Amino acid sequence: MFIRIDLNSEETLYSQLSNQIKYGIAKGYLKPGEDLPSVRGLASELGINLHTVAKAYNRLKEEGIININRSRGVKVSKQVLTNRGTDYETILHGKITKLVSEGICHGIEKDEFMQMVEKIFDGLEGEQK
Amino acid sequence: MFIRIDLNSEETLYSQLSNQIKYGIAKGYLKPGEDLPSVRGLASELGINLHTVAKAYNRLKEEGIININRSRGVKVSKQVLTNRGTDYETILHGKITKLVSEGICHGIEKDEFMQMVEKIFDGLEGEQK
DNA sequence: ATACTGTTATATAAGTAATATAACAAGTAT
DNA sequence: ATACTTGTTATATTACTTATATAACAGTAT
Repeated sequence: MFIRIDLNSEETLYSQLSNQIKYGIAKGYLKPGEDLPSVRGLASELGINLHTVAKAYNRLKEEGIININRSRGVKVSKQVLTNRGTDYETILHGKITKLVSEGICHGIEKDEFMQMVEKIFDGLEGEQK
Repeated sequence: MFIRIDLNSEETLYSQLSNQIKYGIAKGYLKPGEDLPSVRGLASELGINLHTVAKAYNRLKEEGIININRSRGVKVSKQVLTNRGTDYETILHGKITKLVSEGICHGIEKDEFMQMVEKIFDGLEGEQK
């Protein structure tokens, strides 16, 4: 697994986990339909509690990014990367607005921000397939 | 004041507050050097506790966005919009990476994302001066 | 003096995060 | 059939965060 947990981070463990799984999917480390480790498996691999993993998985499920089946386990959604939630644009708009506002407060200019976004996209989107 | 607090939001009150102040600065509602309301004043205007406002203000101070003076009150930093913290790019890079990863998982494409960022920037940056 | 600033100190209530155990229900493997 | 694996549910505990409430303090104005 590519996941690394930082016990000293401000970010909660389950949030680190779900964010890194999103990153893994975007980067292509995890393909649509692919299996994810069991809650117990991943928990023991990372040295954390199974409920913490379960919580991360359930957040991702609510976002439609993974599917959980009581006895078949956890898989990356087959529709991930193509199917978008109905109101995700609104959510994303709010999140970008926050980030751009903060950036402006720190003297980041539009061109710089856009170049950063472009670079990050190129670093991720290439690798999928 | 342009600030609106949502008591039912997932986001904490002090986080809503500091984010909306960042937005206000980016949008030009608040100019560099301008006074912000006193902790008691803003707290009573919003119907929340003065310590909650103080916490939001202190986060913004740690980010270098505002200045707090024990008896002169709170002002928007004069260097805001121009002076950037040393390692802010790194922080921003991480935040954008998270957001782009999530976007990709929801089927958002690069062009769409970039257009969203551009529109948001244009909606904010114009109004300052 | 009075009134205003942010700050500090204390206390309390409610919620969240993370852990630990144990048991359950449904499928798979041998 | 038995054993094992899956996520889920339940209970409990510890620690931390959020938000509130009062009160007092230390400057700085008028």
